Amino acid sequence: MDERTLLLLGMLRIESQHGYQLNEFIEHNLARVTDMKKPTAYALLDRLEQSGAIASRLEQEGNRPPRKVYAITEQGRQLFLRLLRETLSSAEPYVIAGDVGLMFLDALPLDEALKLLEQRLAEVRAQVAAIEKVPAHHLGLGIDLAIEHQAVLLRADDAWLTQLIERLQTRQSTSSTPAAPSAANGQ
Amino acid sequence: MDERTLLLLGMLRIESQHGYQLNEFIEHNLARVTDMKKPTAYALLDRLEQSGAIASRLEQEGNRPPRKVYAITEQGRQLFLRLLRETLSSAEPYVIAGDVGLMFLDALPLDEALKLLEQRLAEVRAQVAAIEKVPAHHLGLGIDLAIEHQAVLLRADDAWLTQLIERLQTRQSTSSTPAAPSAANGQ
DNA sequence: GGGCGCATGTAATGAGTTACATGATTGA
DNA sequence: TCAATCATGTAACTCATTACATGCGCCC
Repeated sequence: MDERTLLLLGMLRIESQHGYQLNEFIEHNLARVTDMKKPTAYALLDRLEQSGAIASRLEQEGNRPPRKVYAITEQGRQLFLRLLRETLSSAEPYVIAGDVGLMFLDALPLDEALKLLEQRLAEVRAQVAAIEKVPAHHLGLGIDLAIEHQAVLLRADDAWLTQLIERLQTRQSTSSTPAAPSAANGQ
Repeated sequence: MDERTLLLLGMLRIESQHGYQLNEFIEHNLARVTDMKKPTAYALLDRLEQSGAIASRLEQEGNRPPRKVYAITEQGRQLFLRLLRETLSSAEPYVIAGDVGLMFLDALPLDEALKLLEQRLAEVRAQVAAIEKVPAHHLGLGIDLAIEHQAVLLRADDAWLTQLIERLQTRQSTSSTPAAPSAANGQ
């Protein structure tokens, strides 16, 4: 929740915007950084306004639906800075969804495990490729940094998975037992 | 939720256990792989039993509280395999909590940003160290694999953060403006 | 006798998602 | 005329967490 609040405040700090605008930007440019959905953003904006971190004024252009344009307040800036300092200074231990699967690799015959891991590898590579062809310097801000970070992790994942598949393949040619190597430590 | 179900089924596939036992093992050995809490596990076991994936029998030892020992059923094995194939073959794009902070690095004076990132780096390194001194081959299963994966990602994070701090430091000596480098792509 | 371990949960709460509602405008 | 875009939300639901309840046995 704090992350989402930080994101909204950070975006409003750069420029006053209405909810739709924020949501569009998030959906089109920040899908890799956050997975916040639209109603969540609207609800958060409401709460932030009630707590005084942001303030809204109604705006209307022609006969279009009225917009609620939010501006960050001084109080909001303080909150923003506090949240920013918190997130930057700490490293939440990440829990990777797919890791549970790895634990039970040996429940499948080796050749099937290999086939599945190769599918996973293909997806990881597709994600790397997708990131790499993003034009860079999206806007003045440090989005690039976040994207770069993602790319680094994805490449590490790629390398490890590739190596894991190789390890499993050598085992395939020697014996004919179920999967899971003896975990020769990475590095 | 699927991950948690997969985990419980996978553990029961190896050995019939009661809830307390499962929870203890998760808390002591799998904290890095999952963050499922006890009441969640109990509730999930309930639901799995109702759906027929597992079956329980009551057991009592002396005057201790009675235990509900769960065993996986044939139906549960099928479910387990389906979930396992799903997780192994796909790569969920991960959303890293701390990445939002990176986006707004330039909202802080460079020297403070550096100080905070160094704190983050220290935490990452502490996590790497903690992982590296885990004894390995926990049990017959592929936990080691999941741990190894974590270690690989953490080391990649370490390297990237270290490099980011360096990049920011050279910028510090040259100019005196706020943070955020031009994101020279990480290899 | 006081606290920890064993073993099960329940109740209240919260955060977030999905699916839906509304209603005008613009382009094919 | 039909669909998409603009712009705001609401309602129902799911998932998970936190805090609490219970009660016996064991060890210091």
